[in-house]
Amino acid sequence: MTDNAPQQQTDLPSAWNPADEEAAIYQRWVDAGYFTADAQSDRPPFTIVLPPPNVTGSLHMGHALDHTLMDALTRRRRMQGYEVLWLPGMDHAGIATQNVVERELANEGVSRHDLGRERFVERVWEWKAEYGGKILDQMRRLGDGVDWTRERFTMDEGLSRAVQTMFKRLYDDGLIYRAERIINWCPRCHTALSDIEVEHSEDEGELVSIRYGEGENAIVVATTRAETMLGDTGVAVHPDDERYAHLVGTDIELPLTGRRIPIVADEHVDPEFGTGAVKVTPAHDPNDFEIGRRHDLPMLSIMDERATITVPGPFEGMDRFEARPAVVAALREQGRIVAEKRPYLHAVGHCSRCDTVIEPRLSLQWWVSVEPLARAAGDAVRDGRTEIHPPELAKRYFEWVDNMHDWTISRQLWWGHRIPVWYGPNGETVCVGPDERPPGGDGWHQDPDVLDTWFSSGLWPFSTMGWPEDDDAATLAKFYPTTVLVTGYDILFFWVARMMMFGLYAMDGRQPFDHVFLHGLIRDANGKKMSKSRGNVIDPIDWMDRFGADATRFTLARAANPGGDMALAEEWAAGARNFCTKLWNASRFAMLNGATVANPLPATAELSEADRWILGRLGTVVSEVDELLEGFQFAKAANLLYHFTWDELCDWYLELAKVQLSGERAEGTRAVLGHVLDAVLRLLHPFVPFVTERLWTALTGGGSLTVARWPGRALDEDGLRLPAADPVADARIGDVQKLITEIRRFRSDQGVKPGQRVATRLSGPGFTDLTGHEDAIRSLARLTAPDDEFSATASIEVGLAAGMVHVELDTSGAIDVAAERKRLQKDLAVAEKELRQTEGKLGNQAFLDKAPADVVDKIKVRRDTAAAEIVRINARLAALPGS
RNA sequence: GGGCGCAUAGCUCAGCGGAAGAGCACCUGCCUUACAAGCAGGGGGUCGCAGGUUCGAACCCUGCUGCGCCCA
Repeated sequence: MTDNAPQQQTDLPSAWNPADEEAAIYQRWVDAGYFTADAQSDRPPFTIVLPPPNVTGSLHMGHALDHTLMDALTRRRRMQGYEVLWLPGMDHAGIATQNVVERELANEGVSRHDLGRERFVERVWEWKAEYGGKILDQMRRLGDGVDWTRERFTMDEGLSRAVQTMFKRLYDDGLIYRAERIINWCPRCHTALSDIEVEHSEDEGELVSIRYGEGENAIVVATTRAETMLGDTGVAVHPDDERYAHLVGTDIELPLTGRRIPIVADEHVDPEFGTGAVKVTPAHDPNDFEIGRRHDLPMLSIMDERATITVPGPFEGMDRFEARPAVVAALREQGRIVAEKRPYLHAVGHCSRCDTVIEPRLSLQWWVSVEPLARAAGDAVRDGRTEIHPPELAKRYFEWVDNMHDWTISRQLWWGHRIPVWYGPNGETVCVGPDERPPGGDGWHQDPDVLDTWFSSGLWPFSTMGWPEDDDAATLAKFYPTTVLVTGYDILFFWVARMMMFGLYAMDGRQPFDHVFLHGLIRDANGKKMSKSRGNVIDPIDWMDRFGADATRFTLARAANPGGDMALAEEWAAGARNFCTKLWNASRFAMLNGATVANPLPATAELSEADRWILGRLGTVVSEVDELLEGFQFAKAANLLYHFTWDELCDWYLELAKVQLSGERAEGTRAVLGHVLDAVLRLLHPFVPFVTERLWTALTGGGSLTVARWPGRALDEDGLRLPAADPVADARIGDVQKLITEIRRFRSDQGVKPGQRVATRLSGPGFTDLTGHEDAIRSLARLTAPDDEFSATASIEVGLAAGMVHVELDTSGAIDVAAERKRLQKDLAVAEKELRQTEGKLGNQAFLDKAPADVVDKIKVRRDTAAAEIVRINARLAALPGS
């Protein structure tokens, strides 16, 4: 080793304490600029835009999963030599943020109206400066390798210009329009909501049947919202329904109001449901709205924005839930209640932000005409420009984009991007672009509403890169389209479809991402959805505190099968923590024993079979992990590494290495040990970046794993030169393992203490073949060589690929015959079952005729082996004392 | 009501045509100088039910039952 060579630091603490080191390691990465993307780079780009978390939010387990996967993807690509951009930021969450600040104001005894719009918006900015973006610090703890120099916020000036530009373009193209329609209204947030901001649940309500009219002309209608009858402007029946044919075209008196309303025939009425007649409230129900339109019925609004009844009379001023029983009581008094079903289970829409029951309401709103946009969004996936993983979920995507309703984008809020439309004194409507002066003068005013937050989030993949300005053209040119979007399948519709529509439209048909990877949802240990009301929420910060960021990440990665939900519990995290500890201790052992990465690996001929075996296995694992990660198979890749590290490297190679280190092969062993460990740390780095960074820099003296080369496929070459799998070494080490395991089993059955050395004579053709491994076998099975006094008290036989091995042991005492008989009988039962199964197959002529020859041969070998085992074991049993 | 998905060890899940697997939990013995956050050994499953296809089915097909999700 020359003076200039990187120095190994062997001063590792005896235990890994994540809390002591993670923050400093992260800061070093950021300071070194490893996460900063260079738009001028010659390297091929790899881009992910972070689904922007809500400015009011904090990191929950769903984010932790999402971020772990994105971090794993970007870290691996960075190591492979890509120019990686992972772009962070937040969205302004119109309703949620406004709610938070309004609550704060309420504590001070004022409303936003007291403050006025301008001052209120200032307050929101002040709130954001003070409390917003907590989640960004939590992302640092998790280790997210995002480019902080490019952090964005949807309300920033640049992104606001993007919003205005997009609005103007869509408006000019006739894809944005204003119309009076039924919308989902939240009476608490006082705003319109789009369909996807409404959550449906099966709620208990009531179904009340009301008789309209008298005698032969009476019609019974049923409703779950009795109070809406005040706004009825018709009754509808199916045109073919003979029960009501004579009434169609007549009118009927609407109880409590004295109004007369027509009876109309409409195809959309289901004659099978209830009485086959429905009340029609066009201003308060989307279906009724359509019926009303077809039959030209009046649209009578009966509630204000707080869902309080506005119809003059006894119900005026009542909340809708107060009015409901009041109206029923009044009807009952008139003897008009024919039936009541209570409780009655039915689907009720709730505001996704505050859970208030949605009130369908007729109102004037701005809309995006989604048909052409949605078609393009569907086509991009249909023709393969954007690939959805796992592919089964593409169906759901199509279902959504192919049946999308127009999108209500105006919100009756103050926090958000204000609609850039001005109205003139003579009914003029002017849409203003970002560099245009709005019309001034008397009577002109801007639309008071703001845009749906998703409108600005939909622009995220390119607005964050400078669109539509030119200054940042290099970023956009280099990093758009983004490579992959990672998100939960639950927001496929919310966000993915919106971005697809806007990206394709704004970027001349270029899709916002080449791949969409959808992961599952986080659940608790019993597979139940985590929710505050269930009280089963696990806080990722708590896990990071107690188990470390790496353990938290590894737990999530190990559970992340594509498209599948994942159950989590503390035990899982503890297991991942244990794995990190194992890795730490194994690395410490290697370094304390002089593992080296500076020297080249000895030539194959110089290596032991154990060396060749572990190197071959490493080569296989590297290519498998590479393949799995290429296909977003995070759980399989993480589990493969877990088992290779623990079961093969630690449980076997390290133990075999101990033997080699005290012999002639010490130098080569150090090189192999260092080499394998180096590669394992690199492979694990995307999942557990902190502990691997600490260990790898100590082992190699290198700068940072963040920018170390990936052991698998890299951009410039095929990756680390790893020996191919070595079948001879595999077979030999496999035999060594089997022999050791069998001896251990015998010892355990015989009650020999693990620490006790047992004098043993090894012989037989199988052993002759393993002579080079005698030291290893004696060491791992705790055996000593027989001396002159040797006198075997027990013996076993172990069948290996290389032949039978006779193991004679001096247990210095009587053997437990019962235990030995039990052991042999168990082996016998296994062999007999095997013989039955194989003979069954081989006795079937159809099997011999039709099964492939290699399968038949394999079965024959198994049959022969089993038959021989039975003979051997029976002989052993017969030879036991007392038989 | 329409559509999709899932039923494999006590729990959570892999496996998806040719010998039933993992993690955790469980039992036994061990502080064997990297590691008790560990080591060694072990027990545990007619792969939801009923048919069918096949030489061969946990795996493919049909039906049933039970759960879950999305949409209306």
